[in-house]
Amino acid sequence: MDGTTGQDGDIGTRRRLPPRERREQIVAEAVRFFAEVGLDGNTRQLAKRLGVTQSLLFKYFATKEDLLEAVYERVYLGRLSADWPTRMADRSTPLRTRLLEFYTEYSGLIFEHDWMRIFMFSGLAGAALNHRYLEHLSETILTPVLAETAALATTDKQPTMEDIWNLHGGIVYIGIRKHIYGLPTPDCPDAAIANAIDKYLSYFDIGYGKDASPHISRPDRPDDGPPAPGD
Amino acid sequence: MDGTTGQDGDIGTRRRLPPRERREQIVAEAVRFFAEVGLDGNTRQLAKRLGVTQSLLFKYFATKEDLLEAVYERVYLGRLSADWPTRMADRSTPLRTRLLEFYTEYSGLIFEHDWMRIFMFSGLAGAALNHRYLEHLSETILTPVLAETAALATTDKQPTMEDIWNLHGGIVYIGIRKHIYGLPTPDCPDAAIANAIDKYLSYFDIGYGKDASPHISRPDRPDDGPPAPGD
DNA sequence: ACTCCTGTTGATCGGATGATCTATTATTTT
DNA sequence: AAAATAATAGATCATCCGATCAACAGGAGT
Repeated sequence: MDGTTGQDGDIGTRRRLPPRERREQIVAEAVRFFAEVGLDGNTRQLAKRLGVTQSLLFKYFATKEDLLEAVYERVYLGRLSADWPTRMADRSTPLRTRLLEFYTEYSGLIFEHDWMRIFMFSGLAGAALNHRYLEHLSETILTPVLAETAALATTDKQPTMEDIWNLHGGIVYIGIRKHIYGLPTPDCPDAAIANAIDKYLSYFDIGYGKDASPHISRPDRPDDGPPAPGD
Repeated sequence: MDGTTGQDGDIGTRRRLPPRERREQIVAEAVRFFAEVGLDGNTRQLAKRLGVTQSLLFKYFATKEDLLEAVYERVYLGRLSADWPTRMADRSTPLRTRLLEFYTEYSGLIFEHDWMRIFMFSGLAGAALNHRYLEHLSETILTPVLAETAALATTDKQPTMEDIWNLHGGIVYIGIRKHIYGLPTPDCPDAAIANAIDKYLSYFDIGYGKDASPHISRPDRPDDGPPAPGD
């Protein structure tokens, strides 16, 4: 009997799933969906993508707002590693290396289509989570960067928070160009990030010589070298 | 008889307007409205803000899409002055001054609530105008900046387009922080802009000495001075 | 095989939304 | 005063969208 399995055309998709899996599946697809069409995307279209009925969504999320909350949490959570603040304050490593490591890792996490777009959508919508995220980023990462820069900068040219935001914005803008505006960007942003950091450090006359780094003589980057104004 | 004038409570607002003025009024309010609530804002709410009936909107715009097109045009048009490309290429003025003048004027034009938000909304929506605008900006402004920088930079450290985007993004990010994310920013961004430009120029070892500027000895900025590495 | 449990469906409701239409009122123009 | 035109009021249409609910179906346990 070939008709007993109820082959409705959904080949390979099980009908009945354990609630945990189904919820997971819904959130995962919702992230992709809302990232593409915006937070005003309708539940019917999302259900169609999932291959389930629209009413099923409301078995797992009481309201669409609840679903969006789950999407926010999924997207925002784990985007900021807990050990970054301590690593950024670790003066046994050159500041350039610390910045390079942070922004390389960070860009690897956030230069991603779904995150970038949902972050922007929620920012425009004035979502509380967006605001909290940026404040958290500012307090736990950017403020340490300011402190570290101030400790190494020449006394006559002290950095302000605006300088840190400028460094940060210049790097983040790569992701905005790519995922929000759909403009072409380098396949790997690492070189551009390194340039941005070197530009930043050179402005405050911070090179390798000023950093106490006995165990790291040069960064393991074979391409264009770091600025060494005092060299 | 006190009811002959039909005083419905709309004191000071004329009912009947010449079509040109009415259309103008609708577009102006639509810009503010859609900038606030997003492009999915509904026509009834917009009509209420205007103090007119919803059906009147469709006397002036056949569809909501037409209205949005008018909003786009209003917002995008005139945001890029025609003389900037030539001024940016004018080598009788120091590059720092040229950049300073451009970004001061440009930020004065774009660091504005409605523009920033509609630009971002339309960018996320993949509007063709958004893409065209950025390509135009890139071709007429950023490419000249690259050329001017390359002409003055030391031969061993040549700028790439990514460096220009980094400069641009770092500055534009000020407006994004303020109007998209609702974060606090300096009342006047000029100092931050000047810093960003100086950081950029210092990275390529460009100061005043390298620029042929006989008629301008110092910029008329009383605050912190420019970088002069070769001074 | 039978029942029980529950994940899933399909139909549907109430409200919102873009867009249209008619009749009426107000204002400008001739 | 009369004609022309803006705008209103208001109903209405078709559709879409979030949310609800009764009924179905498919797998696990006894």
